[in-house]
Amino acid sequence: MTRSAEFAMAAFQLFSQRGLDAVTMDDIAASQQATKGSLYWHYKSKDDIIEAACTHYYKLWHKEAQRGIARVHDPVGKLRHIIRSSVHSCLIDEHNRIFTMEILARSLHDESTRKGWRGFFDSVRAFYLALVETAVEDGALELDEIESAVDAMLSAMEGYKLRAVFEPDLCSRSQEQVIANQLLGLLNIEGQQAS
Amino acid sequence: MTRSAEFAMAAFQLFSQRGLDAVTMDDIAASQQATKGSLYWHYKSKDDIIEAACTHYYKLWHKEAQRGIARVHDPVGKLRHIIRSSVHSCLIDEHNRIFTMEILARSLHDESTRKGWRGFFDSVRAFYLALVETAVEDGALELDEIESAVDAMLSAMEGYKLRAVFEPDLCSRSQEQVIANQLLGLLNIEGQQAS
DNA sequence: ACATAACCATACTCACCAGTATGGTTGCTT
DNA sequence: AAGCAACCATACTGGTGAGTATGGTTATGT
Repeated sequence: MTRSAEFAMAAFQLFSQRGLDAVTMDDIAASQQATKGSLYWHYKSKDDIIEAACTHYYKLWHKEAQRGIARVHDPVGKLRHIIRSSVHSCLIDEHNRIFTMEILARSLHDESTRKGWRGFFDSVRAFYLALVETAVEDGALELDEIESAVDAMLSAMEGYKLRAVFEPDLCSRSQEQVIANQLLGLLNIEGQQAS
Repeated sequence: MTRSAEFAMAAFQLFSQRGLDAVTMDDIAASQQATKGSLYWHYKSKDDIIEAACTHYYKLWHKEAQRGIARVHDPVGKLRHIIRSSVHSCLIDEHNRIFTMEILARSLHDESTRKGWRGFFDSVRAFYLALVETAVEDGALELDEIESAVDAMLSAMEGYKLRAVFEPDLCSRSQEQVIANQLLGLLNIEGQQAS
C-alpha cells in the first residue's frame, strides 16, 4: 500500500471515531508516525484528505460487496448475503455509521462532498438493481416495479441509520437479523434464520 | 417576547441557514443589533444557545402541530393535515431540514444534544400515536399494529430527509404531494388530491 | 437618595489548528 | 558524481472565534 493510501485509511479510521472536526492534520500524521510536513506533501489540504477518506470508504464498500457475492451463486442468496452484511457494516458498526453521518452533514454545505456521496449512492443502487434484475430474470424472485422496491429498501436503510443516531437500541447487535429480514421483505425475499 | 427568546430564535434561524459551526456568537448578537456582551449575559456558552435553539425548534413544531389539528375535526383529517404540513416543513423547507441534520450530526458526539433530540422524537411519536389511536377507536381508520405502522411512517420520513441531502429532487416542491400520500399510505390512509 | 440587580457594550486574551517556509535525506538517473 | 525529484521533519505564521474582564446604563425596590 502506498503512503498516500495509508494516510487516507488512517484518516478514515480517525474520522470514523471522532468525527471530521475533532481530528487534526497533526493527529492523522501522528497516527502514522509521521508529521504534518509529510502529510501535506501527499495531500494539499484537509478537504483533500477528507475526500480521499471518502474515496477509500467507497472503494471499501464495493470491495466488500464483490467479495460478499462471490461466495454465493444463486442470485437471491447473493441478495440475502449482501443485505445482511450491509446491515452489519453500515448500521451495526457504529464507526461506519458515524463516518457516513459526518459526511452527510458535510454534504449540507460542501457541494463537492455531496456530489461524491451521490455518485457513491448511485453506484450502490445500481449494484442492488443489477442483482435484483438478475434474480427476477432467473425466475428466482417475483417482484413488480423493481426500481421502486430497491429505492424503498435503500430509503429504509438510510432511515434506520439516521434513527440509530439517537436510538441506539434500534440498530443494536440483537436487532441485526430483524432489520435485515425487514429490508429483505421489501424486496419480497423472505428472511430465513441463520443456521 | 423576552430578549433571551429573541436570541434563541435568531440563533435558530442563523443555524438553519449556515449550520452550527459557520455561525459565530458575534453573528448571533449582531443579528439582533446587540453585541457578544449581551448575548453572554443571557447564555453562558455556545453550547447553551445551541440547546436553546433546539428547544425553540421543538416548541415550534408542537405549536404548529396543535394549530394544524385545531382546524380539522375528524381524526383522519387531522392526520392528513398534520402529515402534509410535516412534509412541507420538515422535508420541503430546506432550512428546517438543514437545522435538524446539523443537530443529528452533533448528536453523534454530544450526549446532551442526543438526549434532547430523542425526547423530541418521542414526543412526536406520541403525538402521532394518539391521533392514530383515536382514529382507530372511532372506527374511522382500520389498522393493525398501530405502533409499528407509526414507527414505519416516521422512519420513512427520516429516510426521506436524509436522502434529500444529496438528492434534492427527492424532496422538491413538486414531490410534496407524492411523498405525503406515500407516508399516509403507511398508515392505511389514502391520500386524496387537494382541491 | 441609595442600593442592588438586570442588562449591555468595548476591548481584550488565549488556545487551537490549518497551512507554509525551509532545509534535510534518500534514492534514482545519466 | 552530480543533479534532480520524491519524501519527510522542524519550526514557524496567521486567522479565527470562544470566552472574559470591566465598566457603563437603566430600572426597581426601600
